[in-house]
Amino acid sequence: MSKYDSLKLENQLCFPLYACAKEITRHYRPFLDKIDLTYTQYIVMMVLWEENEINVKRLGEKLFLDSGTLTPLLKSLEAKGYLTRSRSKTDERNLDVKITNLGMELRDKAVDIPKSMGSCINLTPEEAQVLYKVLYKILGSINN
Amino acid sequence: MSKYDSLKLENQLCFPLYACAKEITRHYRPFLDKIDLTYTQYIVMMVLWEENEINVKRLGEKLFLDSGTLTPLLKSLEAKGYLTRSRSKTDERNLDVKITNLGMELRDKAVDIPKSMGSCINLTPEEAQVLYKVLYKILGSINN
DNA sequence: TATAATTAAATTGTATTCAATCAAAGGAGT
DNA sequence: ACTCCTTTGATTGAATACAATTTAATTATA
Repeated sequence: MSKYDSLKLENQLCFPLYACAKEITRHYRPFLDKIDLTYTQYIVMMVLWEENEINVKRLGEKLFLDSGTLTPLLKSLEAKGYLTRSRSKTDERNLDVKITNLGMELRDKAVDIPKSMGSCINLTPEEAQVLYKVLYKILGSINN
Repeated sequence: MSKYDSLKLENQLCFPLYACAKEITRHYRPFLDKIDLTYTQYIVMMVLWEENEINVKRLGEKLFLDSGTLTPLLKSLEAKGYLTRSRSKTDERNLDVKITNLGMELRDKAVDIPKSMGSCINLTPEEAQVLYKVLYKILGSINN
């Protein structure tokens, strides 16, 4: 019972969150290596598999990433042939990112990854649901 | 209902975990700037405030960080005068990290940070507890 | 219309992260 | 002592992250 108790690692929520995120993305690596993607590249491709086309600003809002992270990453995915980058016709400030056929084909190679990862994390459906809900509550409330 | 549903961002647990961890550590920054620490430096100091002395291997196990991250970070904290680094007398492979008086004094400046951060995240005590429990369950099960 | 303000990406700089490799130290068995 | 193996940090390299600044395009306003 000291005034420093709140500074103990075990009394913090932030630390297990930080450690968990790192450990899980680290466990993605062997699976993602097989399709030559990093985790960040993978979540960008997930957006494109759903949307086909999106500009950098909206992509950044979806993924909580800024242009400093996305610009080089998108160039690298463009170099791999998975997407194209072009200025919007209607507003040249915007950069449109479009998935290519090659990028679309990658989805078939990625489709088993979520299940493989799920088996690494042994949560009950209830635990998974509660975790999901609380995380999105935090994401919703922390934003400003 | 497509076979690609599992690849949707909204159906993933990993993504909100990743985004949440990033957003929260980003919100630590203004508070940590005041005491000239980064988040990673902060969690290292939290360990030292509790333990006074620890070697790099054990520190890495506690924080889920390896020497590639810790070595330059510890050198930087040493340069700030918050800790000392010295080879163990009994086993020269080990590097002992010891907190200094200056490092100990920093704790008083950090003591209000957890409360400030807590007010940024509006979770009920029950939600916080469930989150805590599930995160440590994941950390315990994913390790090998 | 000319200027100011805003917006979107790109760039720059600092600090992580982690895999892979290296070097030094210690230990086991001969 | 000598050799093999393991352990511990340090180093290197690639990829994030994000703050701060810059540049170009667009919009708002006098």
